[in-house]
Amino acid sequence: MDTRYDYQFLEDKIYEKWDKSGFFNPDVCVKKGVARKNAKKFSIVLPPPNVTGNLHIGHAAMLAIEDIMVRYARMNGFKTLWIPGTDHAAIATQAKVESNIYKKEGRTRHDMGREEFLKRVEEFAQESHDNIVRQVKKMGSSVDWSREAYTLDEKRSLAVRTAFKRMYDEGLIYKGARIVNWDPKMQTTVSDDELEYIEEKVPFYYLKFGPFIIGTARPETKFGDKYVVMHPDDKRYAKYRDGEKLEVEWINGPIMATVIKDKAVDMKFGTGVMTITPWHDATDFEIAERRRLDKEQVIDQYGKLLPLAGEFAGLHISKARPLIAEKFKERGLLQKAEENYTHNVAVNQRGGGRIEPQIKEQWFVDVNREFLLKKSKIKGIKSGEKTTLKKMMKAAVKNGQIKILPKRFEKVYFHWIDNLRDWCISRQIWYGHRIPVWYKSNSKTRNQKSKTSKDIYAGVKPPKGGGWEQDPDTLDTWFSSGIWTFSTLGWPKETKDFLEFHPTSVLETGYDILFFWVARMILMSGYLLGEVPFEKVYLHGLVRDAQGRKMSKSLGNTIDPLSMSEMYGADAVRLSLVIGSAPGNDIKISEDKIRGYRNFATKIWNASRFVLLNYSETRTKPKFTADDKKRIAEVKDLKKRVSRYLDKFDFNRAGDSLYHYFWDIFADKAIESFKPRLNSDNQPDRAAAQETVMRMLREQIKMLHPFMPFVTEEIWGLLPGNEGKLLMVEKWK
RNA sequence: GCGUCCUUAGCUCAGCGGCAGAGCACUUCGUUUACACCGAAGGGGUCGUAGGUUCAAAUCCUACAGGACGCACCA
Repeated sequence: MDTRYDYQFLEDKIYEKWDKSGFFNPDVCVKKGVARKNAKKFSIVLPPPNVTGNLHIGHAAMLAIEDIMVRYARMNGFKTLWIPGTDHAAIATQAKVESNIYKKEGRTRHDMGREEFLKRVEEFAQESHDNIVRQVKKMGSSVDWSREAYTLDEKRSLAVRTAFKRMYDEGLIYKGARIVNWDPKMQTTVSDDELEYIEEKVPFYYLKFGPFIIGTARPETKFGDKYVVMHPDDKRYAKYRDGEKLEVEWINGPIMATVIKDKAVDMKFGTGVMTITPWHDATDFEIAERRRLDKEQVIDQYGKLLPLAGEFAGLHISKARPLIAEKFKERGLLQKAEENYTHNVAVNQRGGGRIEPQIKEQWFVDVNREFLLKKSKIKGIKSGEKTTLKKMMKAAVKNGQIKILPKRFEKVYFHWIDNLRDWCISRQIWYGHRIPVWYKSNSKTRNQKSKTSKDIYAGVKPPKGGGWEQDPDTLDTWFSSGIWTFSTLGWPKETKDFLEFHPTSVLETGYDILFFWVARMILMSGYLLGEVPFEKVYLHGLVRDAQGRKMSKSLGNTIDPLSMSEMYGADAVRLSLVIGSAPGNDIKISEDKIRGYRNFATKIWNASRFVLLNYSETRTKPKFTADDKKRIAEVKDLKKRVSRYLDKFDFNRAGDSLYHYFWDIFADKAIESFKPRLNSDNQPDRAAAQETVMRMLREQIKMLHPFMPFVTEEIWGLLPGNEGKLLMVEKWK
């Protein structure tokens, strides 16, 4: 046994041994007798990393936590399944490849065409995938590679189309012209959750609109405004009646304006009066829908003004704004302008542009439509009962069927559902699941009101016969992620895996994707299966640097898990991400901390070495002393404590207890006190001392395994009687 | 506007009714055959502030201050 634990050399070899053994696969565990056939299942999906590049330290934290859960379950005899996979991440991947190609070759995706571009994306995705797989292995993750999945592979595609078709037939997916978040840069819609808000200071204008003064930060949208809205209870405007018509002087001459009284107006904001632009503002759109008002487009999809704007037509809004303000002033319609008005501008967080709300015909998931849930295993909703997606999502958590840890996120979840609007699922990008809807190409009417059922076909397979053309749009990436817990198990087929492992036991992920993903999984699983996708949700925090800053390339404070693992060993990296952090709280990490746990790995190695060096397999019957018994009892006690913590997902305290017992008690106190007896001439006493120390070590190595799988596996193989045995499937108890 | 979290040793954080804890850093000592990626000893805290509940509060409640964040609004 070497004096130093050589993780650089050993880790890959150990991983290969595990992988070859087949024990990552629960079927093999049953076949080889390490799990009973009728054992309870423990199943979990790996939140599939995006194929946009490399894994970061946050992924490492996720892998560490999940691997602890999985190894603990496996050692406890559960039929344990951890399914790995990657996510095509539609818009994020496409944006990355587009920018790479543009930087290197100066070409856009439109220059290359759909087919060639998609080929390039596939190549990139494949490369990222291979990288990710290497990194997942490096971290020691005991995932079942034989079941690996990709959100865009054949099987998952079938699942996506099936899901779409069922929801479409039920009326839960519809196509409609509604206001969406339009990204003029990437030329696609994005969902509400993909927005990011940037604070911006702009001038704020007060404009004369007939007898009213209206405030606006966006004069460029005002050309089509012909409704003036105020709160029905606003006494200042009591003399105007709802529906009253007034002629007012406006930017391009006199227009007929209509007074609208609506409670959506905030009396305290500005003058309490506003004009509305339903085509380019969500609130205005809602008022217009409610009151059946006209809607007019002012800005085109590239952010340029339409002919309605008169002489400004064709100008980009950013250039037009000051000119338009100037014209208002010239016409005597500008009452005043305030500088430095602060407001938030929505931006596409996936590297896109500034969002311009537009009315567009898109595909939506209707979260408020009633439907009949035929077979329900969701508590609080009976089979055959009518419900809505919203109600269903709420019920699953409210009734405790799904438990979120830490509990405070349940509140956040409910709050989000209360504010949930229909989910826009179509994207005008190329990389992703193409919407499984076809139109008759000879009918040019699909965007018109005259649409009939003959013109449109939705199905899992393309329609027979000629003349059909598929919808050019693709699905939001979260649509395929939403069915991940069961698409990975073979759904829509009722496979053995699906019947055995769904619902999954735990979903472990970062709190930042509670809405994106967790909520949508509950939605999809609820509707398609009448079941929850998982029993528990464990949310970890974001990994930050030692000063608590977010890690980013521009700050230069990123810590790469791979190079850290190479420098200090994967075991050290894992432990440093688990100890000293609580669920849902951000994790701070520094190289110092990792180094500290590398020292612990060395400590384990040396203590084990010492125990082995002093162990002789004598036949002498050991004569245990009271002290020996006390030590053994102590370790038993430790196991009870650690088990209790692990059952509660309290990895911090479990790991911390093990760390301190091993170092402070076992290495510093126990071994020291045993030293004289280990070489004593009194044979039975010597045997007792050796035996006691060995037992203490064995138990601790076992308990440490979920946390530090590599070093413990290596040591385990060196302990007497363990030749050829694998610690990963050793019994915990 | 609605809501959440954080404030504990120099730094990073656990603890969440019952004696103030850890890692790193710091000080002193130690070349004892497991380990200097080590050992022994040690210094360092009004647990953000002010009230309250309680036999007992870092822990529960209220208010305030500072910081981070989520959602909504942003005419």
